[in-house]
Amino acid sequence: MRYKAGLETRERILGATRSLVAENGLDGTTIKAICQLAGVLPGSFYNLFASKEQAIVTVVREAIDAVDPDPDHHGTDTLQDLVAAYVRFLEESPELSRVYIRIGVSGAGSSPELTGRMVRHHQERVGRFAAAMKRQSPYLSDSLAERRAETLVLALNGIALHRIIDPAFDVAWHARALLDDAAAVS
Amino acid sequence: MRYKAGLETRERILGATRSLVAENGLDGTTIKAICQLAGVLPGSFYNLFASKEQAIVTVVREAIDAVDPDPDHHGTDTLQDLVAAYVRFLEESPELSRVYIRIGVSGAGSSPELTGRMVRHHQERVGRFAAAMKRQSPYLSDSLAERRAETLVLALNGIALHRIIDPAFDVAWHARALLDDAAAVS
DNA sequence: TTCAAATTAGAGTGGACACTCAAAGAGTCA
DNA sequence: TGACTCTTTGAGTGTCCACTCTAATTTGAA
Repeated sequence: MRYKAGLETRERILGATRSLVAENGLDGTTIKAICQLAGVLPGSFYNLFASKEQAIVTVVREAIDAVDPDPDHHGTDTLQDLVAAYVRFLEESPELSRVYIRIGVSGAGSSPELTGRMVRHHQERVGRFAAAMKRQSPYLSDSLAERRAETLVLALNGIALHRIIDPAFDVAWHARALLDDAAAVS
Repeated sequence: MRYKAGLETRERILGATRSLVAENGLDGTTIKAICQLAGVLPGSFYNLFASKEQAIVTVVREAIDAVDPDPDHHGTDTLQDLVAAYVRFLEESPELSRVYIRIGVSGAGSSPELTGRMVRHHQERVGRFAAAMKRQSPYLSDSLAERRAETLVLALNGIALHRIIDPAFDVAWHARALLDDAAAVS
């Protein structure tokens, strides 16, 4: 793949894959549907991607990376910053965030590649939340901060998940509620 | 279906369906696999169930009902009781709870029958949690209690969801952490 | 302009899927 | 026992899936 046309086609295919995974999930996304939406025939798809899974993995990786768009803040973010960034991601990138929730939160199911990436992502995320917590409450033990951070991250995921069922759901309000609860304790 | 043999076969099929949905999710559960696990041939399956979906809906309904095994407590349960009951369900009925989380929490995906049932279940559940909250904090406004209850229920779902990825995950600890946070605020 | 490489077209393949059906077998009554 | 219904058998059906292949077309560097 070196010509301009190929790169454009690749982007159209990834866009179609993104939409379809966001809408229908992993199993509901077929090559035929991707090709129709991208205006491409199967031959072109397989000229650019080795398999359906490769295209999907690319899109999911994209979504997982997008959750944390500015890793440079590492070490300075507050818990509020982290939660706000997540809410912003959910609200400003609806398609990517649906992909993230469907696959990153609910589980990849089959693909070990995705499962591994997902688990690592979760651990890193919990680590960042825990660090922010410790910065705010230095007397918290490491293990307690870690567990509280994990509770918060998973609760946020649960809230984000509900938006797939109810798109009108007020994610920001509920995220703030969680944050306030956590703050009240520490 | 009136003979004893048919009823037994029906139970074996539902058991197999339950295991497979818990393990592989909706799309990963095939008629062939159900029949093999149940020791039955496709003809027998379709003698007892009109479709694959019917068997799955039966199992999911079962799982949703099992989340709240004692509705007679209505009006007397505390928030602690409700959370404890959920944790007990997750720990004592691992298969059913995996079905519940996979379908009831993560979304039915295709079946409108399941989606409707799921949404109603969620609303009822939030209502019960909100009522318990108001009993504990009578000065809470209805709408605030409702929103806080929904936050709690969804956070619990997020935590339960993580058990599908990590079976060793300590659901009870994290559920308690959420509860303590909520209590600290009210 | 030439030409090899990249891209596209689109019919075709094999396999897995949900589901069907006719006939044989078993259960439950009188 | 006879007769009727329920249950099981297991090969078979059509559909949809991911993926392949060859030939035609387009690209862009020399």
